[in-house]
Amino acid sequence: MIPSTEDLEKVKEYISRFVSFNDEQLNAFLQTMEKKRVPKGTCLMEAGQICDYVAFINKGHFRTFCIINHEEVTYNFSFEGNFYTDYPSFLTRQPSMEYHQALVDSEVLVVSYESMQRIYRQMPVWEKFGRLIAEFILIRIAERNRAMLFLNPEEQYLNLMKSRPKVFEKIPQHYIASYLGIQPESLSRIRKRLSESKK
Amino acid sequence: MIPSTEDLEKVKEYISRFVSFNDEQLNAFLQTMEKKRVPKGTCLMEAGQICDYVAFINKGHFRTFCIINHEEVTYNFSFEGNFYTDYPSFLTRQPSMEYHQALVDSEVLVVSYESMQRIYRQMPVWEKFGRLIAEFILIRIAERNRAMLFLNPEEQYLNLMKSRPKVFEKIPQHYIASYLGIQPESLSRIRKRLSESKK
DNA sequence: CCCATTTCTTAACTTAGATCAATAAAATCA
DNA sequence: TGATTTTATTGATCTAAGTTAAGAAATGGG
Repeated sequence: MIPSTEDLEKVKEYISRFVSFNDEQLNAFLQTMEKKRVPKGTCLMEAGQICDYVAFINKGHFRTFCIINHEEVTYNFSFEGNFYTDYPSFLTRQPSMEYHQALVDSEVLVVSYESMQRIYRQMPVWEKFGRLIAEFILIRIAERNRAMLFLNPEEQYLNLMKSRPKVFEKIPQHYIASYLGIQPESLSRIRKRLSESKK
Repeated sequence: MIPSTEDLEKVKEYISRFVSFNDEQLNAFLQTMEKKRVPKGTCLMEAGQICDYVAFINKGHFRTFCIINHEEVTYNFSFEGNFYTDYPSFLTRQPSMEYHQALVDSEVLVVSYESMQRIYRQMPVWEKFGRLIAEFILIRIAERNRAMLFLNPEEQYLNLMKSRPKVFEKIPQHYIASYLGIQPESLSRIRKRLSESKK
């Protein structure tokens, strides 16, 4: 599908937080975008595939998970108005281990790997955008990394509430438990412990 | 100190794994580099400072750690022939939480934040290098992230032996324990358990 | 609105790692 | 070399999360 003008306006707003551009440059980028619907519960990508897109979430939100010993482990959540991809797979062209599942009826605007590389070659401004986005995401991943190494599950839970309150508005609790690396029962107990110690 | 020709040759070799460049471009980059000695046990940077360098390790190896409740938690190890920095601090210009400690007498070639930004503006090839390096590091951090979420300490230990054997050649065991997020006593028990189950 | 399904909570028991303490082994250096 | 410090191991006990199982609460579709 072809994205609407409003759709592209949201992308423009996002990009302009990172780089300045003229109309020609912007249009060259926006023209590469294709719109896809992702019904609730379905996956935009499944493990084993090579991730061939950077996706801007136009509507809805997603869960990234892997299956380890027949068990789903939630790796991340992505919300409306943000880009996401499986960076390692997208960059290395190796099969992904991830599933990108829509948690509600969603829409994304995708840019293919080929389009991305082409536009890097054509216009230096997008090369810069690519660097800044990679750096931006790197910082977020590094923060997560620290949280996992430095905090116990209870502290991680409190930290997540502070740093990403949106997660608690939209995501079922057992997925949050999985994201924290614990069982749903344990999260339930942590919540009980915290609510009792508050009294 | 001014780096020697041999020193810069090592840097050139590293960079050429990522981008192609001519002599003018290369020299513009290499001229920004300053050489520093870092005696064993001392820190190139301490928590609270803004990380103002990307460092190429010319000789020796380093440990990155943070202090959480008066306790050192080892975050990473960096070896000869690689670049390292505290990316979040370097990029955001916020104070770092990290210490970069030389584990043996070491030497680094550093590029300052200012030099880096200047050279990004001057030559698109370095913008591309910046993107590729950020992407490369992002992939490594994402892998670490997955390991921490998907593997228990024993599995992480085995994974680390496979993926970074160099760590076991050069790094004391209690630092490795800290890197795995466990106490030295626990690592000792894991090793015992593994050696017994092998018999 | 009701029924089926999903999600969350609670309880009893197990287990891996933390903690505290002591000692052994290895490395460092005068 | 011998003494001191650093690093690694082992044991006993404690604790938080895992596991299994059951039931309660919330959600969603017909």
